[in-house]
Amino acid sequence: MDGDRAPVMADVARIAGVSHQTVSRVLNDHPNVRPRTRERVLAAVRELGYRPNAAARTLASRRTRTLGVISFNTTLYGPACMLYGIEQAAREHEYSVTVAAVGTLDRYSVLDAVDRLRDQNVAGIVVIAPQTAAVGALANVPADVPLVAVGCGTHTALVSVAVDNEAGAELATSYLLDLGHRTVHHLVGPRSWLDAQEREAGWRAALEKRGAPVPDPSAGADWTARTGYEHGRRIAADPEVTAVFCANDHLALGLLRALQQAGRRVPEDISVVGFDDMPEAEYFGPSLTTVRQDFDELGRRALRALIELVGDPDAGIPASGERPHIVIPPSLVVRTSATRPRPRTESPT
Amino acid sequence: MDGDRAPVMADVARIAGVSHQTVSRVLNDHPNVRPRTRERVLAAVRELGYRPNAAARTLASRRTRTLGVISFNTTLYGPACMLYGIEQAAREHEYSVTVAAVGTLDRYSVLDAVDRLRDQNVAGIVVIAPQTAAVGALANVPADVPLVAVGCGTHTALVSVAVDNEAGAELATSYLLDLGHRTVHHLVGPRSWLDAQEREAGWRAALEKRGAPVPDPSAGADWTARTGYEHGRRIAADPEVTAVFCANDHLALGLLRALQQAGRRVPEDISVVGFDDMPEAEYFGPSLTTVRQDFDELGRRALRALIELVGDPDAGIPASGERPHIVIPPSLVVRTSATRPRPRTESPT
DNA sequence: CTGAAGAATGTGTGCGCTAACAATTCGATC
DNA sequence: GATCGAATTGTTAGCGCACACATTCTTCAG
Repeated sequence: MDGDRAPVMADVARIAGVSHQTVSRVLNDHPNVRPRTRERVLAAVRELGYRPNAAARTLASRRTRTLGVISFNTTLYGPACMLYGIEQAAREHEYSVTVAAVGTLDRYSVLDAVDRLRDQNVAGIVVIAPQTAAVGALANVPADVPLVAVGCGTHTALVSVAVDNEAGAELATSYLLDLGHRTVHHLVGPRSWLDAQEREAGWRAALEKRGAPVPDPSAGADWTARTGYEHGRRIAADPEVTAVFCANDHLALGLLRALQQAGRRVPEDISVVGFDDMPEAEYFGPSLTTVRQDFDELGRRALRALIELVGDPDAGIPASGERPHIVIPPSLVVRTSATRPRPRTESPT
Repeated sequence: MDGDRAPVMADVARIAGVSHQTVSRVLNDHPNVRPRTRERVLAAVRELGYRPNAAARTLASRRTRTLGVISFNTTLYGPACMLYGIEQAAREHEYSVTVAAVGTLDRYSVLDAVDRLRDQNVAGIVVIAPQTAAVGALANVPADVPLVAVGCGTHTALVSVAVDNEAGAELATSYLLDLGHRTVHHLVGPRSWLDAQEREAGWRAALEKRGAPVPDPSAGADWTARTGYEHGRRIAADPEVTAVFCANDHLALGLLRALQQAGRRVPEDISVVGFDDMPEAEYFGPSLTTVRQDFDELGRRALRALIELVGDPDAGIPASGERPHIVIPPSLVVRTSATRPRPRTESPT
């Protein structure tokens, strides 16, 4: 007596008095099953507590209901949120997701992650790939696995979902300009990131559009508060600066701190605007005016795009060679870290 | 001519001039394969770019090399880090991880997540389950799938890995007491979380051990800065308070902000200590003295524990019924948000 | 040189399921 | 009531691999 092995399809079939194929049909929502038969099968399924074997299913059908997510450092707020959004959406569509984190977004790591995921027979992959190198690498992956990039800028050759970084940066910069600042300085994110590049471009565009002088931006090596702090010390020492747009909120936090330590008041002496609207931004000192991007939504949209691709592999590859880009507009969240500049004290010329 | 179907084991076998079984042996590192044969097989594998089919492997062996992670809100810093640590460690052990995020940690959601993962044939599950209800639910899952809980307190019936919350809280509280504060107030985390409960207990123990009065703690509804801020306004209004230990850094951030708005200086008027040491903590205003827990390491350790369980299912279940708990000691990171209390101004009695 | 132990390899089978096709049943039509 | 077509169900083959076992090849003691 083997007894309590997990029930298989044949067991269900026996109990329901049908063939295993009919059971399969019921389970896969095939048409042409008489309602009464369906009922009997479902009853048997319940009675036995039968659960289909995913491996057998994949083996036979050559399809899985699992999706892969490649992510760089899921520890950052943005990626973490997107991952969350993706998982949620996947669940709604009855997909499960397996993640492959990569330490660095270089060509090799990314390709390796793709391989690991393909070994799992994932039906498709979402890449949270904000760096230039990663996007380049992605062009090399065989086309047999649908791929969607998220948060990777809008200029890639892939199906992509991204927030409109340039628009967001323009929003922030124009806001500061409208407040009366002669110009706006910019604390750039790491330039290897598309987001950083695009935000810088948006900032520059906004300045030029208004004929405002374009100061040399200072570029950070990473997105951390530490880096923001280091650059902040320099910025604090420059009396010309009255407004700074930071490429993200962490950078802004570091900047805020440096400014405060240098005795420069925000927003009275210097206005600061960030980017991301992380949950803590509201509680910085002072609360941070920033550009909000809806990471969650980004993740969800990316997943939806992927599912469409999975269902119809050609959807992403129109004859023209162009790929659809979904762009989500960011919005400005006004809080208290930016205000009108003080009237300039006339300096003797 | 089918041509370019992905190569299968039989193809490799043919090229190498051996049987498919020998190929299997080579691929699975079985003993008793002559080195030269192994070489030939590996060469064939390379030549063909052969990649084993995971589904077939699972089906035939009834084992997978994928692990499940159940996590509540991977958006929080802690869970996100642990997830990252887990994924890293899993990769090192050649496991892949699929995640199941749950919106709430109630019994039903957790059990559902377990089911979803079991449907994937995961070899084992790590639960990032910091809430009481979750741990309770976990007791109900069939023992056929190894389970490790992480960051779930140290008092569960499961194999678990956790930071020593009580010790951490004592560390923080004693530090403040040593600084000369008459007592230490506590901003408790949501009480449905084990971590919150344990930190509160540690705080209380430290106070009692020193014979310090134990003020009524204020309990937050969640871990957010917003909540910290709300409680902070009340705390700011209480002139008796000279030191506050917050159950985590986010709460501390909110508190800091409320204090600042109320015109109370930190640390001169009030000392604040947090818990977690999130990356931003150093850049709060002022930089936050806090209890550091190594989430990454927590994740890694959890995974290692799980792998041991997977290898030897009985390892976690000694006859006594006791389960091994791995406890990681936290450490105090001293920065500038806490200092000695000002000499009390003699108030007329 | 023989034989046995053990190393190295091959053969057959089934994991649990889906897909193609075959067979049956059911209705409705003439 | 015979006939045809569609709806419904069953049958037969694998999917690609690992496991149990059978077989062959080595090696070395006697």
